[in-house]
Amino acid sequence: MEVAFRKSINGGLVKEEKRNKLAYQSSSDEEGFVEDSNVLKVGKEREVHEDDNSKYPQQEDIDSDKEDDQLQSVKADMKEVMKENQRLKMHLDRIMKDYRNLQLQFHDIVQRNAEKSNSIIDTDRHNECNEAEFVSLSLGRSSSDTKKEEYLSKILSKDKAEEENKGGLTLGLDCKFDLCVKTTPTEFSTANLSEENRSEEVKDENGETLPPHKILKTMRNGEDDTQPNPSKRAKVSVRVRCDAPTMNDGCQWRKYGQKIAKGNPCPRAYYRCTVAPSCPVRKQVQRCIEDMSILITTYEGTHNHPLSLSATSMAFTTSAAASMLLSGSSSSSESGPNPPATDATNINGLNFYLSDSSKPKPFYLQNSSISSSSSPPTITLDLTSSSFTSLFPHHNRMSSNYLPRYNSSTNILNFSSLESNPLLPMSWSNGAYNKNQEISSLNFARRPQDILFQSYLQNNISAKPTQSLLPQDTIAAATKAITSDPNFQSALAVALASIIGSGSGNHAGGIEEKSGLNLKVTEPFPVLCSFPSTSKK
DNA sequence: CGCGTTTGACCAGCGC
DNA sequence: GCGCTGGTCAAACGCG
Repeated sequence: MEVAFRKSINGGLVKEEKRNKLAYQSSSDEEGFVEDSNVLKVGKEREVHEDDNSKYPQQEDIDSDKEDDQLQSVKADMKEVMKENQRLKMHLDRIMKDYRNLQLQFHDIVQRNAEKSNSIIDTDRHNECNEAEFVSLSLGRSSSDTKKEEYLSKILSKDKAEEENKGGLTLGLDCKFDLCVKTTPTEFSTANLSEENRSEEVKDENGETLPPHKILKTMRNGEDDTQPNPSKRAKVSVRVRCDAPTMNDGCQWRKYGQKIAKGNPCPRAYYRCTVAPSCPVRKQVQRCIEDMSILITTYEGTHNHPLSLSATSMAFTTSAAASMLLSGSSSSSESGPNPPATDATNINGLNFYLSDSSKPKPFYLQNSSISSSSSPPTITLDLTSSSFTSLFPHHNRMSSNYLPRYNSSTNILNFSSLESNPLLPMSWSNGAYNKNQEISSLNFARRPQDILFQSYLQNNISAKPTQSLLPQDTIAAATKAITSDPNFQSALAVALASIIGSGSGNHAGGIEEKSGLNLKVTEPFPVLCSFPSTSKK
C-alpha cells in the first residue's frame, strides 16, 4: 500500500502522510487502520492523475492547479481526521478516567453492600431435609453487633488502603483467582497450581509412582494433613430445584457409588470429580424427601485443578459458603483483633475476600444454614426458597425472577433471570454473551458479584419513575444510571471486569496495562478452589 | 473395546 | 463386642 502510494505521489504529500502518521502514532490500531485507508484512497486518486498527466502533457499546468486543489482538499481531510482522532483520544481518556474512578469505588460498594445486607434479617429457615441440627446463619447481623460493625469497617478501610498501595485488586474468597497467572486454553488443564500438586501427588514419600487409587488415598491423607481435623472438613450442601438427575455445575463427575440412606427412600449417589485424575472433590446427590423436585448436592473437598468458568460459578458459591463456615469456626483462634465469634450465627456471611484472605470483606447471601453438630461442618445454601429474593428488597416484581434455579435444558444454574428482565439491554441477556454461554458461561448474573450488580441495576434503573421504559430508552436510562450513581458505576465495573476477564486474557491484559488499574480478573480463572482456606494456615 | 454406571461387598466410625 | 450407618471399592454390566 505504502509502496504504491510512494510511487504515485509527489514528495510533499509523502511528507504530509508521514507527518500524519507521526501524529497518529499513539492512536489505537483501529484508528491507524482508518488512517491507512485514507492514505490508500488518496494514493489511488493520485495514481489515476499521474496516468492522465503522462497521456496529456500539454495540460500540465491545468493539472498542476488541480493537483494543488486536491492537495489542499486532502490536507483539509487530514485535518478533519486529525480532529476526529483528537476527539476519540479525548473520549478514550475520559473512559479510562471513569474506569479508574470505578475501580477506586469498587471497595466502597463492597462495603456498602455488606452494611446493607446486615440489615436484612434471615428468616430462620432451617433445612428440613438435613437431619443435622442447623443453626440459622442469620446472614444479617443484629443491631447489637455494632462493635463488630466498627471492626469490620476498620478492616475494610485498612484493606482498601492496602489495596490501593498494592495497586491491585484480587478477587479472593477461598477460590483464589491467581490473577498473575494467565492461562491459555491449552495451559488450562495443566495450570500452575495443579501442576505442583500433580507432580507431588503421583509419588509417595519414597519417590515411588503410585497407581491411581493409591494416589487418591495419598491425596486424601495429604488433605487431612493440611486439615488437622478431618472431621472439620467443610461440606457445602446446595439445594436447587432441578428436574435432571444431577445438577450440571461445570465439573465432570464420575459416579462411584449409590446408597439408600436412612430416612430417605431416594438413593444417595456418590460422585467423584474427574476433571483431574487426582482431584479429591466428592459430591453427594440426593433428592429431598419432602420435595422430590429439590436436588440436594453436597460438595466436599478441594479442587486441585483449574476450573472452567462455569464450574467456577458453583465453586465460587460453595467455597464461599465453606469459607464462611470454616472462618467462623476458626476465627476466634486467629491472631489479631478479631471480634469474638460466639457461635456460627455470628459469621454472618459469605466471605468474598478482597485481596487479603485473612481479612474478609463479606458479601452476604441469605438462605444458608450451618450444621453445628459434631459431624463435619456443613453449610446448606438453599437456593429454592422465595425468601432468597430478599436480596432485592426494593423490587417486588423481581421476586420470582431472581430465584436461583437450575435450568435442565441449558444445564445452567442461574442465580438470576436476566432474560426475564425487559429493562436490561438485550445484549446482556440474550445477545452475544449468551451465545458463548456453553463455553465461558458469561451469563451476567451467575456469580455473587453479579447478583450484587443486578441488585444495583434494579435499584437504580427500574425503581425510578421511568418504569414503563421503552426498549430504546433502556440504554439511555442505563447510561444515566451509570453516569449519575457512583455506586452503580462500581457495580458495573465489577461486572465489566468479569466480562473482560471472561472474554480474552489478552484483552484483559491490555486493559490492565493501559489503564494501570491492575484489575486482575482474567479468564480462564486459574482457580484453586479450596473450601476451607482458614484451616490450611 | 473403552468408558461410565450399577451394585454387592467391605471398611470405618459411632452408639449402645 | 455388636449392630447400624455412611462411605468407598471394584467386579460386573451396559452402552456407544
